[in-house]
Amino acid sequence: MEETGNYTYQYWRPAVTVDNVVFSFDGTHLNVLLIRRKNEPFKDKWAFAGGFLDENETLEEAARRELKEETGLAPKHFMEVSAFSELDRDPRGRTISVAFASVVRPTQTAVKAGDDAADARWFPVTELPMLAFDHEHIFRKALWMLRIGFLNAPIAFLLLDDIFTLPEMQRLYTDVYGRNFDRRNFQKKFLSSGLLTQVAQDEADRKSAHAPLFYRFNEGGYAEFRKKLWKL
Amino acid sequence: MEETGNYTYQYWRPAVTVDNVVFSFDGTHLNVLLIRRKNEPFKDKWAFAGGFLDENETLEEAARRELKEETGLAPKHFMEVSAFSELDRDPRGRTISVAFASVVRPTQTAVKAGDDAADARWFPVTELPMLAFDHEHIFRKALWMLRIGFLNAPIAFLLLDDIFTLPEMQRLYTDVYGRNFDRRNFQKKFLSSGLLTQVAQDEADRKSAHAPLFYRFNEGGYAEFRKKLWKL
DNA sequence: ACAAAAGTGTTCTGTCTACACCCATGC
DNA sequence: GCATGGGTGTAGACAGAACACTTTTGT
Repeated sequence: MEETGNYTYQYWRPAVTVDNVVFSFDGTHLNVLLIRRKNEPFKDKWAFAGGFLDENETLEEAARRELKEETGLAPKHFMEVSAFSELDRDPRGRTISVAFASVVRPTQTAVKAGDDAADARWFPVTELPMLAFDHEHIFRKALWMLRIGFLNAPIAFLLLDDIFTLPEMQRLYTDVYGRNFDRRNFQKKFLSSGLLTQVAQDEADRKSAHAPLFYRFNEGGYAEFRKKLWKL
Repeated sequence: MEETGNYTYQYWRPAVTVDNVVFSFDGTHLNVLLIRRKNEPFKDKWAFAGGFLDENETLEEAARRELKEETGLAPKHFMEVSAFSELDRDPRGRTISVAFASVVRPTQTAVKAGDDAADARWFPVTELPMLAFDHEHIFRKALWMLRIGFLNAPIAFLLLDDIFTLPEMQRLYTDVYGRNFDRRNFQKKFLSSGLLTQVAQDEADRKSAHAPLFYRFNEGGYAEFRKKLWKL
């Protein structure tokens, strides 16, 4: 047990783990990354990538490390979801877990299972298999945090390619919020928001007059957009 | 170390604590509860009430227990704020803390310092003293969560008396959001929201035609109010 | 008497909602 | 040729912002 200066403590300690709920968007559906566990407990079951906190790292650093080890992914943006501490959540003994949500772009979704993961795959959020531990619960809270994240930061654009179409973006919102948006109103809202700049015709390989138009996220328009959200 | 069935683990473990950011409202200002620490480290400094997680309790249960022990308070509504895990946040050694925010009504703000607390007092959120550990950081995040809470649940009414006036409620919002609201627009918004029901004249001890009117929270009007908030 | 607090309505503007048709592509 | 997907505009309802005067109480 550590000792620093002249205080010491000697208390019971739980094991502490981190779990990663990684989201991606393939142009059609919102997906989440699961690994198949190589070891007991829940061997061969699907779960979020994660593992034990080490002595020399923060929780977020642990989440990044474990994710890299088990799937090769290194998302830029992490959000803390919540801590989970039900007494019986881990059959190995008392364990609390802190879950993180993160997002990767479509171009960076290649995964290779490693370490404790026998397999790693993307699943549409509407078609998740049975999950190990209380990961079902973690997932619901992570999706909730993703919604909050969409409101408070331009997270959506971290899930889209650099260049994207409005119908793509709308499908993303549909999956994230679990409801439909009127197409014309959705377009009007974002086109008038200053968040998007249209990509020049020759840069985009648009096929015809009725093929979707391409847009890019406009960092500059974001400050104003955010201000509008925080009316009462 | 625990053993269950036939798996065992043997990993390094951090100490785990909980911290309580308790909010109250005295009719004029939003306040937060601090204790003066009886022990090292940060002896005699102001800090949030908290302590070590025990083996037989969840994090929220630990937060409730510690708060009760140190201040006598037992708020009904708790929200998890975040986990804090910077390597050097506790001079005693590696400790991660999970912070909770909670709210008490004006009638239930009587505190009596106990256990590890030499003193316990309410401070206006705009006049906090220097805080121990990284509690300044915890406070900022807790206030942020309170704002989110105001949006997602009728938390505001858990900070007000059963019967309250609109100017009181507006002062609460002013402190929580750190900005002013137009008085007439504020009233219009909430009066038309269905969230409030006016208290009968004879129940309220209204002093004159220009004394404030009294209202009560109307649980029934809440579902609709919430629906409106979740348009895109 | 003066300052501080609270009741009260209207106008303007912007945003949200609902809704239908045409064109192009792929099957 | 049929279903799918995507571009495009308008009218009505609602919500937010700005804004001034009067009454009462306490100092």
